[in-house]
Amino acid sequence: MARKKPPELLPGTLDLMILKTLAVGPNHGYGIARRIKQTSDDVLHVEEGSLYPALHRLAKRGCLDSEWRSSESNRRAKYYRLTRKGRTKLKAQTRNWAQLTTAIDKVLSARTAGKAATKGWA
Amino acid sequence: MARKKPPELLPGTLDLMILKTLAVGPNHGYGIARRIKQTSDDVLHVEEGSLYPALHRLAKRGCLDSEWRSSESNRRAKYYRLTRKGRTKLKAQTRNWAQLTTAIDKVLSARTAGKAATKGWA
DNA sequence: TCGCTCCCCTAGTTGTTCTAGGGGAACAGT
DNA sequence: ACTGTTCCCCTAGAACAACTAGGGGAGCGA
Repeated sequence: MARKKPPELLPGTLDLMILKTLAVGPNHGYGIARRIKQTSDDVLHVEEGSLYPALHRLAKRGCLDSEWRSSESNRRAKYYRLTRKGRTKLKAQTRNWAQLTTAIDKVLSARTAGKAATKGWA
Repeated sequence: MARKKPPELLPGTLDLMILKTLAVGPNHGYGIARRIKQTSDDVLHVEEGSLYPALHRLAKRGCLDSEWRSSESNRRAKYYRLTRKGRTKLKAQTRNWAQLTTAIDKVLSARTAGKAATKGWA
């Protein structure tokens, strides 16, 4: 039996996670992924194949600055930092997230029909 | 000034919205879209170009049954209904949604550095 | 008859995420 | 000195969901 594991990231939320993580302070890619994993209690797993393209996208759009530095464990690392635009985007995305989840939760909390109601075509 | 409107749907949640809406009772595509819009207080807008492919996907995977009937306004309509598999999937997706949003909210509620901390590369 | 609402559909584009690789350099252990 | 592990970067292509931009048809009210 092949069990399908659920996605470990909600599509469309990666940018928000990255921006928020960088709002805590500058960080490099690997560190961002680790931090997201940590603060989500090991629920969110960011694949490198998603992470780096996302970082490049955000940088290209002017939301991030980057600089090569040496990491705390003495390794070559590219540190990212929020720009003003990035901070603006973070705010917008955060608002949007709240709005959407509220809306979705409304739909999800609608009363469900009893079992009988789904048995026939009524 | 071209104002970019935020997405009116969170990617990856459409299936869940559809399944939940059908748990209330059988319905046709157009009606499903209308109901999602209603119960979300006009925040969620399901485009027909997203809706119908999604319905076909779900039906193909055995989550939905369908039947041509006449709608309440006397029009030809394809009614969909949850199958047992669909109900199972709804439960799983609902759980998954709760888990992911909880995780994301944890990340979002992490303490943010003051403005000074993002000014330099420290 | 005209316009509007209801209702269905799909081809092709776009965008994001993941898979599946590719590196290199530091460090700990043997 | 070598080996394995961790840390750190990257990309091409596949997969897939959502949207754009169309295409219908049929009922209904004016």
